[in-house]
Amino acid sequence: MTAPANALAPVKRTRIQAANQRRILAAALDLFSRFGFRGTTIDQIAERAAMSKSNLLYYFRSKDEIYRAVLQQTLDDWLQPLAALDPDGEPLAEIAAYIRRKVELSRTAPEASRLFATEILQGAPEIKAVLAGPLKRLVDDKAAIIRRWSAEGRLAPVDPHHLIFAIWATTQHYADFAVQVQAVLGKRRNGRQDYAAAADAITRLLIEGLRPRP
Amino acid sequence: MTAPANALAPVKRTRIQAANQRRILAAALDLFSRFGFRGTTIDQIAERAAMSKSNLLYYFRSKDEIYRAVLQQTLDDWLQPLAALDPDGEPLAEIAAYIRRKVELSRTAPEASRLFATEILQGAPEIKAVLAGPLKRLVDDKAAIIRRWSAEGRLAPVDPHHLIFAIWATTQHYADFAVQVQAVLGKRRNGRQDYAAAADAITRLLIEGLRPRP
Amino acid sequence: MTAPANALAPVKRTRIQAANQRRILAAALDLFSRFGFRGTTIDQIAERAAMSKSNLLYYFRSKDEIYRAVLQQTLDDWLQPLAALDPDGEPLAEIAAYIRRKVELSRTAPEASRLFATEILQGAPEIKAVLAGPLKRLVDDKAAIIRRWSAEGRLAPVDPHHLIFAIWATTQHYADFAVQVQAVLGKRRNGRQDYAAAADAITRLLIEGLRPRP
Amino acid sequence: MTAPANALAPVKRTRIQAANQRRILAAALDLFSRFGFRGTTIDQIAERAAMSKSNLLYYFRSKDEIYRAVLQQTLDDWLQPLAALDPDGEPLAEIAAYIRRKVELSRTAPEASRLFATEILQGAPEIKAVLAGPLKRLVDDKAAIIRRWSAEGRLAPVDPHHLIFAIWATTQHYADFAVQVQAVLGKRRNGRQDYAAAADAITRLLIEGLRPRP
DNA sequence: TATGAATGAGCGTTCATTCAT
DNA sequence: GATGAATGAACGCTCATTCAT
Repeated sequence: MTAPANALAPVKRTRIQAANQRRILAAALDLFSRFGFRGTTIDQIAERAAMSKSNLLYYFRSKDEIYRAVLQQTLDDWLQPLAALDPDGEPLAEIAAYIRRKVELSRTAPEASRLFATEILQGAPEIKAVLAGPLKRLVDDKAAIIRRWSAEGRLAPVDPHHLIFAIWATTQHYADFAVQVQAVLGKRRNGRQDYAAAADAITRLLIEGLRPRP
Repeated sequence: MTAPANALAPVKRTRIQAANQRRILAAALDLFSRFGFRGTTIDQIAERAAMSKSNLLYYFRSKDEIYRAVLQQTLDDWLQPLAALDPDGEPLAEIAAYIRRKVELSRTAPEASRLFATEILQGAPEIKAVLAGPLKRLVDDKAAIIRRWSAEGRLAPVDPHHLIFAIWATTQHYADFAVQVQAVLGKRRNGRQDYAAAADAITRLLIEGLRPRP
Repeated sequence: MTAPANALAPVKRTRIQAANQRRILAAALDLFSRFGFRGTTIDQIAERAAMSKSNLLYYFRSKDEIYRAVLQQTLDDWLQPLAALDPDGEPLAEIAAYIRRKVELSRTAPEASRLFATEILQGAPEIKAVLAGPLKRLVDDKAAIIRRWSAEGRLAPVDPHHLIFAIWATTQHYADFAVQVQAVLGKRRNGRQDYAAAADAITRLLIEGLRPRP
Repeated sequence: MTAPANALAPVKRTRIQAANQRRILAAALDLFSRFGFRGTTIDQIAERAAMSKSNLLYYFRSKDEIYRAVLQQTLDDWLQPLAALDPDGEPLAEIAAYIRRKVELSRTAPEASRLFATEILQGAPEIKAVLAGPLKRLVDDKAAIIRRWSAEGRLAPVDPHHLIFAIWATTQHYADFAVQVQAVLGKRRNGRQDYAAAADAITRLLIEGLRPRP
């Protein structure tokens, strides 16, 4: 056996291999994010990636391996908006920009959001370590910044962790619960301006509670 | 068919039937809310309800029927907090109370929250009609109240639908994404005071953005 | 256990018992003749007999027992037409009358015909003994009569067994293969005159081959 | 689905596929013809075809698909004898030859006969369309020929449809009701000469009724 | 690289039957 | 006499995975 598969660090040898892996992961992301792990079959992924099931299993030894690879691949996108929070920026502007980035991500990459939502809802069996490790460190890091901003009087006093949770929740809501949002708003699908309105509303709601008081 | 099963209108005839149906629905809620419809097997439900699979299927004719019964049974709890928003109350106090009720529900009935979260994440195949019907009507109704409050100058101008989404998102977050919250906060589990802190933070954040400005 | 069930010799104790047994057997005949043994469920029989499955199983201990009782009950009707062949009658008239009786039975009791057809097609697991015993004796008996008629010059020489088979086949065809007959004739269902035409055609076809030649 | 299965148009790609499909269909014909659709299990077919149930389902997606494939495959054999009736031949000789072909088929392919018998007995759920379509057209076609023969005085006046039914019934009887024939004749099994005797008797019986009269 | 062939475990469901009342 | 409750075996089918080429 000389299979190339090592999903968590996908060594892309040839052009074909790289392309196939990309197609598999794209198909898998789409399906896993819509139907969950159990609700998705290898056959479906293979069909959507336009290759035979056997060939797919040549690249990834198991369904689980595909799933982990998809999670891994999506993780960076998911963490980036928070990571970009600039400690040297203007607090309110920084937070507003963070909200904007998150809403934008919900619009352009809702599958990623749903993938993690599903994973976490089910107890995060695969990424609990990531949550307690890298994610916690990142959040703690940014929380310290926010706390400093409050201490400096540039931000109203606020529990930074709960603030971050609030931003996550409100922004990801438009990706994870899209069908509910659409149903309640009476729309077929949410367009670009709907997300703009959402970003606007969220920002206005949260920013007032953060504005430093005299 | 001699089976008594008719879950959506659970006419509980005998003691035994009532007890068994309750046990089944409790077990099913627990499992469906964690693993979703596809991720849960009848065997698991039966085992958790401490009865044979055959006996379970004597009470509910199919997995789908159990699922719908669980959804149905949970729906009222889920809608109640918003329904209780009093049009004659003091706006800010009403909204703060609504937030408190929702956080409380996340604490006491996280499975219900996760059940709907999972269902909606996967496209709400079973309750799309409820979302577009009863739920939309309820939300539209309450949105009108909020809009009136704004018009009367008792509340800052705000898009009422997005406000409701924000409240849903922030409060349900503590049920749906509990493991993430715990991981980031570095806790084993969230206690009563954690939820109190959450309610506090959410209220403070949102209420400022809603306070009528001179 | 004091169940009354003894299907092969159904002792009818009370009025209710007799009526229930009759209803069960009627329902079972209808269903077994249409869907076969495997294709019929106890639930269906019970529903059609308008009683609970449990109650049905109070009268007949098993599905098999019902089946045997139905066969037993139908057997006499099935054998009667041949038994009525009169050795002292006029040969051609006797045979014509036999054909008429069989066609009439196909019209009025097609279920019985189909029930035996199905049973025999599947190798007659339940009534092989009847075929090789009582039926064979009856046929041999009547065959001797026919053979005598031929010897006396009152009937063309003919193999009496094959003659009897031919009569069975042609007459029962209209019960057993009714849907095919209807499809080929382009009719929804066969009426009384269709059976009359069939009896006529069969008689004419066979009788000429039986008419004694000078 | 990567499966090759498409039984109704069995494109036999590889050697292995062709061989396996043949084995499956042979096993299925044997079992379906004896026990009907409901009375046959996939497990039985698989065992008789000497392969695992899973592998069988790799070639045919469902039990129904196997059944339809078997019917389809058998249909031509079943229709051929009548189709071969030559409008330009000598009427009595043609009909005698038709009888001979049908009896021969009952001898060499009794499973095919029983398969259709079972299917039709149970209401022809799968092939009703064939009966009302292709079969009806074929029969009507040949009936017209027979009617012409009668009109030309080369055949006694006879209802051609009922004549065809009579031939079907008498000849197929020896396949469909073989166990009864054997039981009544007191034989273990029917040999070649038994079928010859049957063909002889049937021909003699019917042909006299068809001989044109002066 | 890629595919076809094969398998075993498991899933949702049906159904005959048993048990208790 | 009659019913409700319960069960185990089996059935059709799905699906992840392995093997051979």
